[in-house]
Amino acid sequence: MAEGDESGFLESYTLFLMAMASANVSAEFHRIAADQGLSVPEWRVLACLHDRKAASVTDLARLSLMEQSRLTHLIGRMQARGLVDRKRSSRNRRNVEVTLTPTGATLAADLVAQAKAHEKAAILDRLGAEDTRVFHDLLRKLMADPAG
Amino acid sequence: MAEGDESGFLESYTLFLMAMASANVSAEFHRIAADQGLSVPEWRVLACLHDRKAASVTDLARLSLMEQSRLTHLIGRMQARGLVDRKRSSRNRRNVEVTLTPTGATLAADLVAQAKAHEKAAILDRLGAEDTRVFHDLLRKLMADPAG
DNA sequence: AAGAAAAATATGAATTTTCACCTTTTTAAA
DNA sequence: TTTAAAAAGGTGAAAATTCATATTTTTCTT
Repeated sequence: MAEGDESGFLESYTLFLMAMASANVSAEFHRIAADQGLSVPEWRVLACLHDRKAASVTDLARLSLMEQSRLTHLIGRMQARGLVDRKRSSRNRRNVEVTLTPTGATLAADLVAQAKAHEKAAILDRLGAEDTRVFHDLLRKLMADPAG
Repeated sequence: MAEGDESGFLESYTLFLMAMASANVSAEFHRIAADQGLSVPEWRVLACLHDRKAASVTDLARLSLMEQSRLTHLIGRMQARGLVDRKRSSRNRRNVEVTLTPTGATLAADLVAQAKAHEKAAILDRLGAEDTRVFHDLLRKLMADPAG
């Protein structure tokens, strides 16, 4: 059997390709976030709240791809830095509503603008409009929980 | 301005879609890895070495999407658990060659088989062969470092 | 060939994340 | 309606990761 016959499992393992592509493209933007003093998880939280104004800890955890208790710790630090606020929901007193402070909101808006610019350069300009659409559709198909 | 007009930045932010799709699909398999007592980073290292027999710490870090010093620490733990071995390369004595132990190799082979089965169910059966090909092509395009 | 610069890995302290469990509040069942 | 079960968050100690830096070896420059 010749040397390169099996040619490697990873090279065509979809989960690896997804993780690698995601990590590579994201790393470009994460440098931008780091310049504003934000870690990746922090940026994710800001981006989520930019969209939704307020969210419960659990929702935020799901959206920002973190485990709940990790998010709780993170929110604590972000609150201490004056980026977010936290208060019990009046409707359901188990829930905690997380919101952006004015400082946080400004920073979030700023970063979101830069994210859009980066996305254009890193994705749209590389793949083109049509392929980008196709790409989004495929990703959305995979995001839907099969067990849902 | 109506309520849902802006419809959210994240919902169509490619980097978010990529991270979310990757996290969701991968989580399914990571449960399998966890059943064998492996964390995600550990599984990644085993998978890389399954492909390449031996790799330097730096190569392994790049392939397994980790920062070098994180990988060094991880390899130390995996070595203590008897999954990998480590020795200075004779060619270039700066390099350290990481290899699988027999135990590690068995575990890796086992997991890779399960990964292939999972991939079939989670990707191929969901997207179909043609779309999977298209998906891979798009991912590969994005993996290539634009600054390369 | 010396010395400077770069490359590969290791190290350890500081920070972050994980894990298991606790409390409180809401929902469901008997 | 009591109790039981589930859902949402928080906590703190243990474990993992990050960050800056040290060491060794190789590669470049002049």
